[in-house]
Amino acid sequence: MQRTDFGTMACSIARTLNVIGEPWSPLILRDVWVGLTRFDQLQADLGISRKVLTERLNHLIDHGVLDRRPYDRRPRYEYVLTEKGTELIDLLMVMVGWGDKWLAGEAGPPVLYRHHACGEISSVDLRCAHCGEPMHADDVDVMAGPGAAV
Amino acid sequence: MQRTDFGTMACSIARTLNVIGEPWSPLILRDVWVGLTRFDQLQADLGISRKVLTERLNHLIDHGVLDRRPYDRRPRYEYVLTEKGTELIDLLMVMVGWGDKWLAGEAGPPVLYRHHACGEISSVDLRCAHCGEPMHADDVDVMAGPGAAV
DNA sequence: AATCAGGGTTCCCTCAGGGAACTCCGCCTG
DNA sequence: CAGGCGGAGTTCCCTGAGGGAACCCTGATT
Repeated sequence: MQRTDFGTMACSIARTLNVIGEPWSPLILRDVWVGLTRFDQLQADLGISRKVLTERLNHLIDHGVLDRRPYDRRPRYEYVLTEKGTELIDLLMVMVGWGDKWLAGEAGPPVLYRHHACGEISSVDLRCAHCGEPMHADDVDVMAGPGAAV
Repeated sequence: MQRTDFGTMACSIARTLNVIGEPWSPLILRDVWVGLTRFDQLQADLGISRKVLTERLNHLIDHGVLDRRPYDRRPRYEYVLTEKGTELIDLLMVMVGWGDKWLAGEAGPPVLYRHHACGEISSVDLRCAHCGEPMHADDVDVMAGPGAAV
């Protein structure tokens, strides 16, 4: 956990960081998403310390992003995304889009995504949920909302 | 910086985290985006340690996300988003969408975004860049790409 | 009974974050 | 022109989180 508490700030970015902002958390979600769901799989794939992995998994479970399920009569567990966690994958897909564009270099993107609806290799684009037109940094005005700090 | 180097992993998520994954970095980008562009403004608004703020700003500049510009003949500087940095705001907008939905609670979202194109208070939605249909966690197949690890 | 494998705990060490004080540099004011 | 000011860092110490390796527990399997 970061030393400063982001969860109490009147900012949805800070609050989201309070859930998945710690080092490793997004990578854990990525692995669970693509099917690495067990403790030792995660530990081996990420090279993360077992201690930190335990902490992160518990944190993500506490925040309702992951669910811990037994998959055997022995004490064996797998971690799965909740609905809340599945919607966080949006965030990862946008990170992939940015990383592919700005950081992939000569070799090209390490992973491709094929969209079921059209069958094409594609990437995400941000659209206004209201009118469907593109919605990026310069397309919006920022205004105080009902939950704003006093 | 996280102790483990994410920048060399064959994963655009890890590489993106290597640029903005440290604590505070996304909040610094948010502040710069909404117009808090000076050292003392950032320090006061975030409550971040001056030492860490210096480190973060230099890191973001090194990675081409921010630019440092003098705004006076005295040694005074402001930080502005590069094109690369501006495209990272997409990520923040998705974080806002998720945080507003899952973490805002009774009070409602702390900040609202009005879309220029339609004039409505809105939020972002992820669409396929190819066909324009929704594109979320369950709408894609993940496949190895050209830059995949051997 | 001994072994095995998954899923953690425990321990120690180092280094990053927090906080506060200090520095530097050019303008402004008396 | 000496002293003050304000922005922009830098330095110092202290605490606590991350890394690594070893250890433990539990329910099969042989």
